[in-house]
Amino acid sequence: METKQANSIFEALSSDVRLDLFRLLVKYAPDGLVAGEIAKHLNVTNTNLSFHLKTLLRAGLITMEKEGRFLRYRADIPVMLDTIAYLTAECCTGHPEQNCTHRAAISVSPAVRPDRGFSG
Amino acid sequence: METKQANSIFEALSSDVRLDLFRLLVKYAPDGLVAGEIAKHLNVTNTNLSFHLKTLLRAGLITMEKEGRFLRYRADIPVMLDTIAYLTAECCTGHPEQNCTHRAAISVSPAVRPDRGFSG
DNA sequence: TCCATATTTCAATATTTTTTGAACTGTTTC
DNA sequence: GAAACAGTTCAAAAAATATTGAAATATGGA
Repeated sequence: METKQANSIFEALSSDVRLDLFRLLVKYAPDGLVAGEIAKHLNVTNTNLSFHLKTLLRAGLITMEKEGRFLRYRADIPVMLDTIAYLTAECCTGHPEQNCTHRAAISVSPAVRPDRGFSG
Repeated sequence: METKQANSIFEALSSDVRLDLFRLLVKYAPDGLVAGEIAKHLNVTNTNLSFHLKTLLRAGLITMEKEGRFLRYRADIPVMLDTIAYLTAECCTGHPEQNCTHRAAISVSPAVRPDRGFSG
Protein backbone atom coordinates (compact mmCIF):
# COMPACT_ATOMS: atom_id res chain seq x y z
CA MET A 1 0.00 0.00 0.00
CA GLU A 2 1.19 3.48 -0.86
CA THR A 3 1.79 6.11 1.78
CA LYS A 4 -0.69 8.45 0.12
CA GLN A 5 -3.50 5.93 0.16
CA ALA A 6 -2.82 4.89 3.74
CA ASN A 7 -2.85 8.53 4.73
CA SER A 8 -6.19 9.18 3.10
CA ILE A 9 -7.59 6.09 4.80
CA PHE A 10 -6.56 7.22 8.26
CA GLU A 11 -7.91 10.66 7.47
CA ALA A 12 -11.16 9.01 6.49
CA LEU A 13 -11.32 7.16 9.82
CA SER A 14 -10.46 10.28 11.81
CA SER A 15 -14.01 11.54 12.33
CA ASP A 16 -16.19 9.98 15.00
CA VAL A 17 -19.12 9.84 12.60
CA ARG A 18 -17.07 8.07 9.94
CA LEU A 19 -15.44 5.65 12.37
CA ASP A 20 -18.90 4.61 13.61
CA LEU A 21 -20.10 4.43 10.03
CA PHE A 22 -17.22 2.28 8.84
CA ARG A 23 -17.47 -0.07 11.82
CA LEU A 24 -21.19 -0.41 11.13
CA LEU A 25 -20.40 -1.49 7.57
CA VAL A 26 -17.70 -3.87 8.84
CA LYS A 27 -20.30 -5.35 11.15
CA TYR A 28 -22.79 -5.71 8.31
CA ALA A 29 -20.21 -7.13 5.90
CA PRO A 30 -20.36 -8.64 3.40
CA ASP A 31 -23.89 -7.50 2.44
CA GLY A 32 -23.54 -3.89 3.56
CA LEU A 33 -26.41 -1.50 4.08
CA VAL A 34 -28.30 1.05 1.99
CA ALA A 35 -27.97 4.71 2.94
CA GLY A 36 -31.36 4.86 4.63
CA GLU A 37 -30.53 1.92 6.88
CA ILE A 38 -27.24 3.57 7.82
CA ALA A 39 -29.09 6.78 8.68
CA LYS A 40 -31.32 4.83 11.08
CA HIS A 41 -28.28 3.46 12.93
CA LEU A 42 -26.32 6.71 13.16
CA ASN A 43 -27.84 9.96 14.27
CA VAL A 44 -26.90 12.26 11.39
CA THR A 45 -28.81 14.20 8.74
CA ASN A 46 -28.99 12.81 5.21
CA THR A 47 -26.80 15.58 3.88
CA ASN A 48 -24.14 14.96 6.44
CA LEU A 49 -24.28 11.19 6.00
CA SER A 50 -23.84 11.68 2.29
CA PHE A 51 -20.79 13.85 2.91
CA HIS A 52 -19.16 11.27 5.16
CA LEU A 53 -20.01 8.38 2.85
CA LYS A 54 -18.33 10.22 0.03
CA THR A 55 -15.23 10.77 2.14
CA LEU A 56 -14.97 7.05 2.93
CA LEU A 57 -15.67 6.21 -0.71
CA ARG A 58 -12.95 8.53 -2.00
CA ALA A 59 -10.49 6.97 0.44
CA GLY A 60 -11.40 3.56 -0.96
CA LEU A 61 -12.53 2.13 2.37
CA ILE A 62 -16.07 1.45 1.21
CA THR A 63 -17.79 0.64 -2.07
CA MET A 64 -21.11 1.79 -3.46
CA GLU A 65 -23.60 -0.07 -5.64
CA LYS A 66 -26.83 1.14 -7.13
CA GLU A 67 -29.86 -0.94 -6.26
CA GLY A 68 -33.01 0.50 -7.82
CA ARG A 69 -33.49 3.83 -6.11
CA PHE A 70 -31.31 2.78 -3.19
CA LEU A 71 -27.54 2.98 -2.85
CA ARG A 72 -25.88 0.11 -1.09
CA TYR A 73 -22.60 0.67 0.74
CA ARG A 74 -20.13 -2.00 1.80
CA ALA A 75 -16.88 -1.97 3.78
CA ASP A 76 -13.91 -2.98 1.65
CA ILE A 77 -12.33 -5.47 4.03
CA PRO A 78 -9.18 -6.19 1.94
CA VAL A 79 -8.38 -2.47 1.90
CA MET A 80 -8.82 -2.40 5.67
CA LEU A 81 -6.42 -5.34 6.02
CA ASP A 82 -3.86 -3.68 3.74
CA THR A 83 -4.04 -0.58 5.88
CA ILE A 84 -3.36 -2.58 9.01
CA ALA A 85 -0.45 -4.24 7.25
CA TYR A 86 0.89 -0.83 6.26
CA LEU A 87 0.82 0.36 9.84
CA THR A 88 2.60 -2.68 11.21
CA ALA A 89 4.87 -3.71 8.34
CA GLU A 90 8.18 -2.20 9.43
CA CYS A 91 7.78 -2.95 13.12
CA CYS A 92 11.18 -3.08 14.83
CA THR A 93 13.19 -3.13 11.58
CA GLY A 94 15.14 -0.06 12.71
CA HIS A 95 17.42 -2.35 14.75
CA PRO A 96 18.00 -5.38 12.55
CA GLU A 97 20.15 -7.00 15.22
CA GLN A 98 17.24 -7.15 17.67
CA ASN A 99 14.36 -9.45 16.90
CA CYS A 100 10.82 -8.10 17.01
CA THR A 101 8.48 -9.62 19.57
CA HIS A 102 5.46 -8.00 17.88
CA ARG A 103 6.01 -9.20 14.35
CA ALA A 104 3.90 -12.30 14.83
CA ALA A 105 1.06 -10.54 16.61
CA ILE A 106 -0.72 -9.39 13.49
CA SER A 107 -1.08 -11.80 10.64
CA VAL A 108 -2.91 -10.77 7.52
CA SER A 109 -3.97 -14.07 6.10
CA PRO A 110 -3.19 -14.55 2.38
CA ALA A 111 -6.10 -16.98 2.15
CA VAL A 112 -8.55 -14.11 2.37
CA ARG A 113 -6.97 -12.04 -0.39
CA PRO A 114 -5.28 -14.40 -2.85
CA ASP A 115 -5.10 -11.70 -5.53
CA ARG A 116 -2.95 -9.19 -3.64
CA GLY A 117 0.67 -8.94 -2.57
CA PHE A 118 1.41 -8.78 1.13
CA SER A 119 3.87 -6.46 2.74
CA GLY A 120 3.83 -8.16 6.14
CA MET B 1 -11.00 -0.51 23.85
CA GLU B 2 -13.48 2.32 24.24
CA THR B 3 -14.97 4.11 21.27
CA LYS B 4 -13.67 7.45 22.51
CA GLN B 5 -10.09 6.23 22.74
CA ALA B 6 -10.20 4.52 19.36
CA ASN B 7 -11.58 7.71 17.88
CA SER B 8 -8.80 9.83 19.30
CA ILE B 9 -6.25 7.34 18.01
CA PHE B 10 -7.55 7.48 14.46
CA GLU B 11 -7.68 11.24 14.71
CA ALA B 12 -4.05 11.14 15.84
CA LEU B 13 -3.11 9.06 12.79
CA SER B 14 -5.05 11.29 10.41
CA SER B 15 -2.26 13.76 9.64
CA ASP B 16 0.45 12.81 7.17
CA VAL B 17 3.14 14.16 9.49
CA ARG B 18 1.84 12.11 12.43
CA LEU B 19 1.35 8.95 10.39
CA ASP B 20 4.98 9.16 9.22
CA LEU B 21 6.04 9.97 12.76
CA PHE B 22 4.19 7.06 14.29
CA ARG B 23 5.43 4.61 11.68
CA LEU B 24 8.96 5.84 12.29
CA LEU B 25 8.54 5.02 15.99
CA VAL B 26 7.02 1.63 15.13
CA LYS B 27 10.06 0.99 12.99
CA TYR B 28 12.40 2.01 15.80
CA ALA B 29 10.49 0.03 18.43
CA PRO B 30 11.12 -0.95 21.12
CA ASP B 31 13.91 1.58 21.83
CA GLY B 32 12.24 4.58 20.24
CA LEU B 33 13.97 7.82 19.31
CA VAL B 34 14.65 11.15 21.01
CA ALA B 35 12.97 14.24 19.58
CA GLY B 36 16.08 15.46 17.82
CA GLU B 37 16.53 12.15 15.99
CA ILE B 38 12.91 12.25 14.90
CA ALA B 39 13.41 15.78 13.55
CA LYS B 40 16.31 14.52 11.40
CA HIS B 41 14.10 11.83 9.84
CA LEU B 42 11.03 13.98 9.18
CA ASN B 43 11.19 17.38 7.57
CA VAL B 44 9.36 19.52 10.13
CA THR B 45 10.31 22.39 12.42
CA ASN B 46 10.89 21.67 16.10
CA THR B 47 7.77 23.56 17.10
CA ASN B 48 5.62 21.62 14.73
CA LEU B 49 7.18 18.30 15.67
CA SER B 50 6.47 19.06 19.31
CA PHE B 51 2.84 19.81 18.47
CA HIS B 52 2.40 16.52 16.65
CA LEU B 53 4.23 14.51 19.31
CA LYS B 54 1.87 15.92 21.90
CA THR B 55 -1.13 14.93 19.81
CA LEU B 56 0.10 11.33 19.54
CA LEU B 57 0.95 11.34 23.23
CA ARG B 58 -2.50 12.58 24.27
CA ALA B 59 -4.07 9.86 22.14
CA GLY B 60 -1.97 7.28 23.96
CA LEU B 61 -0.27 5.97 20.83
CA ILE B 62 3.21 6.89 21.97
CA THR B 63 4.99 7.26 25.30
CA MET B 64 7.58 9.79 26.44
CA GLU B 65 10.49 9.32 28.79
CA LYS B 66 12.95 11.87 30.04
CA GLU B 67 16.59 11.02 29.40
CA GLY B 68 18.86 13.76 30.66
CA ARG B 69 18.05 16.75 28.54
CA PHE B 70 16.57 14.57 25.82
CA LEU B 71 13.06 13.26 25.53
CA ARG B 72 12.68 9.76 24.22
CA TYR B 73 9.52 8.76 22.41
CA ARG B 74 8.31 5.24 21.79
CA ALA B 75 5.37 3.75 19.88
CA ASP B 76 2.96 1.96 22.21
CA ILE B 77 2.58 -1.26 20.26
CA PRO B 78 -0.11 -2.84 22.48
CA VAL B 79 -2.30 0.24 22.06
CA MET B 80 -1.82 -0.04 18.31
CA LEU B 81 -2.86 -3.70 18.44
CA ASP B 82 -5.92 -2.87 20.54
CA THR B 83 -6.92 -0.27 17.98
CA ILE B 84 -6.66 -2.79 15.17
CA ALA B 85 -8.75 -5.20 17.23
CA TYR B 86 -11.33 -2.46 17.78
CA LEU B 87 -11.64 -1.87 14.06
CA THR B 88 -12.05 -5.52 13.19
CA ALA B 89 -13.80 -6.97 16.24
CA GLU B 90 -17.42 -7.04 15.06
CA CYS B 91 -16.65 -8.06 11.49
CA CYS B 92 -19.71 -9.73 9.91
CA THR B 93 -21.59 -10.13 13.20
CA GLY B 94 -24.57 -8.25 11.74
CA HIS B 95 -25.71 -11.48 10.07
CA PRO B 96 -25.11 -14.20 12.67
CA GLU B 97 -26.44 -16.85 10.31
CA GLN B 98 -23.62 -16.18 7.80
CA ASN B 99 -20.09 -17.06 8.75
CA CYS B 100 -17.35 -14.48 8.39
CA THR B 101 -14.55 -15.29 5.99
CA HIS B 102 -12.45 -12.42 7.33
CA ARG B 103 -12.57 -13.26 11.02
CA ALA B 104 -9.40 -15.34 10.90
CA ALA B 105 -7.41 -12.87 8.81
CA ILE B 106 -6.34 -10.70 11.72
CA SER B 107 -5.15 -12.33 14.85
CA VAL B 108 -3.96 -10.23 17.75
CA SER B 109 -1.73 -12.62 19.59
CA PRO B 110 -2.32 -12.79 23.36
CA ALA B 111 1.29 -13.89 23.82
CA VAL B 112 2.51 -10.39 23.06
CA ARG B 113 0.32 -8.66 25.60
CA PRO B 114 -0.36 -11.07 28.47
CA ASP B 115 -1.44 -8.26 30.82
CA ARG B 116 -4.38 -6.99 28.79
CA GLY B 117 -7.82 -8.20 27.84
CA PHE B 118 -8.45 -8.86 24.19
CA SER B 119 -11.58 -7.91 22.36
CA GLY B 120 -10.75 -9.88 19.21
C1' DT C 1 27.61 30.99 36.95
C1' DC C 2 27.31 31.46 32.04
C1' DC C 3 26.62 29.44 27.59
C1' DA C 4 25.05 26.07 24.42
C1' DT C 5 21.79 22.51 23.59
C1' DA C 6 17.23 20.08 23.50
C1' DT C 7 12.79 20.80 23.40
C1' DT C 8 8.45 23.00 24.66
C1' DT C 9 4.89 26.67 25.07
C1' DC C 10 2.47 30.64 23.43
C1' DA C 11 -0.17 33.55 20.38
C1' DA C 12 -1.38 34.68 15.89
C1' DT C 13 -2.51 33.25 11.30
C1' DA C 14 -3.59 30.11 7.72
C1' DT C 15 -5.88 26.13 6.28
C1' DT C 16 -9.03 22.37 6.37
C1' DT C 17 -12.99 20.03 7.77
C1' DT C 18 -17.75 19.69 9.40
C1' DT C 19 -22.39 20.99 9.58
C1' DT C 20 -26.68 23.05 7.93
C1' DG C 21 -30.73 23.96 4.99
C1' DA C 22 -32.42 24.41 0.46
C1' DA C 23 -32.59 22.84 -4.01
C1' DC C 24 -31.75 19.06 -7.25
C1' DT C 25 -31.60 14.16 -9.71
C1' DG C 26 -33.20 9.80 -10.43
C1' DT C 27 -36.65 5.85 -9.31
C1' DT C 28 -40.87 3.83 -8.24
C1' DT C 29 -45.83 3.81 -7.75
C1' DC C 30 -50.34 5.21 -8.84
C1' DG D 1 -47.22 12.26 -15.75
C1' DA D 2 -47.67 13.60 -10.89
C1' DA D 3 -46.55 12.43 -6.23
C1' DA D 4 -43.63 10.24 -3.02
C1' DC D 5 -39.29 8.55 -1.94
C1' DA D 6 -34.02 7.82 -1.67
C1' DG D 7 -30.27 10.11 -1.80
C1' DT D 8 -27.12 13.81 -3.55
C1' DT D 9 -25.11 18.47 -4.52
C1' DC D 10 -24.34 23.23 -3.44
C1' DA D 11 -23.03 27.34 -0.89
C1' DA D 12 -22.41 29.47 3.34
C1' DA D 13 -21.33 29.44 8.16
C1' DA D 14 -19.17 27.22 12.06
C1' DA D 15 -15.60 24.63 14.10
C1' DA D 16 -11.34 22.36 14.36
C1' DT D 17 -6.52 21.74 13.10
C1' DA D 18 -1.89 22.98 11.40
C1' DT D 19 1.92 26.04 10.87
C1' DT D 20 4.99 29.81 12.12
C1' DG D 21 8.32 32.60 14.79
C1' DA D 22 9.47 34.28 19.17
C1' DA D 23 10.05 33.45 23.90
C1' DA D 24 10.44 30.15 27.68
C1' DT D 25 12.16 25.97 30.44
C1' DA D 26 15.40 22.79 31.75
C1' DT D 27 19.74 20.17 31.45
C1' DG D 28 24.73 19.62 30.92
C1' DG D 29 29.26 21.30 30.50
C1' DA D 30 33.11 24.96 30.75
